[in-house]
Amino acid sequence: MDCSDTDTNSCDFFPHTDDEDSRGSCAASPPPEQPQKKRRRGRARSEAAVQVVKKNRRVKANDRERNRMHNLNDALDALRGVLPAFPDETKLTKIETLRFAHNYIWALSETIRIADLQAGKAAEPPLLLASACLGEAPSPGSDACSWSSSGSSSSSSPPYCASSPGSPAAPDTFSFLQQDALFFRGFVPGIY
DNA sequence: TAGGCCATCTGGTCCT
DNA sequence: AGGACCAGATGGCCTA
Repeated sequence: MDCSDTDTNSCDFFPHTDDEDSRGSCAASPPPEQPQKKRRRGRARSEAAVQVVKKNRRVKANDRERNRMHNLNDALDALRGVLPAFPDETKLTKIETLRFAHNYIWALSETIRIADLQAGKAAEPPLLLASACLGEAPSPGSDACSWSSSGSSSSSSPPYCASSPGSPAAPDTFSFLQQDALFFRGFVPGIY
């Protein structure tokens, strides 16, 4: 719409070269009708040139903005790659990715915190992420853990212990992390 | 078909 | 002046 009438070449497809300069130089050629009397650098030409410069700037800015958003999406993809994967699920949306990451980080930090607490005491069964999450809300002021219908199920054995690939180091924890991913994605309460 | 998600464009603002 | 960042607008695609 916006690019249909005036802007003909700044729409969807970009050859993606740095030829904005060439485009600019090309467009910077003097406007067609110029009384070739004397050297009257009148307003007409300068205004046309200004228009060309403005258009070039816009095209460049659009290109930068596109790149910026691509970088942002790349970072988001990298984040998706770090989060527990869902083999059969579709790609997380942007907002899901951010919320999931938020909850996931919280859960991991809780795991560490509780592990540290337990380190000083007798060794307990391996700490599971769900128990950490069931312990308290994922973030201050957030009711993200309200999904735990039975919030006090401290036994915290995973509802189903799939034979996940798991890591050789800590299979229990790892598989549970993956299952927790389902939880965390499921409730997605919103960060703020 | 409505609604959600996304990519892109665009103008404004802030910073270097 | 120019680039980065941001938010609003718009249109396309997909799914329930």
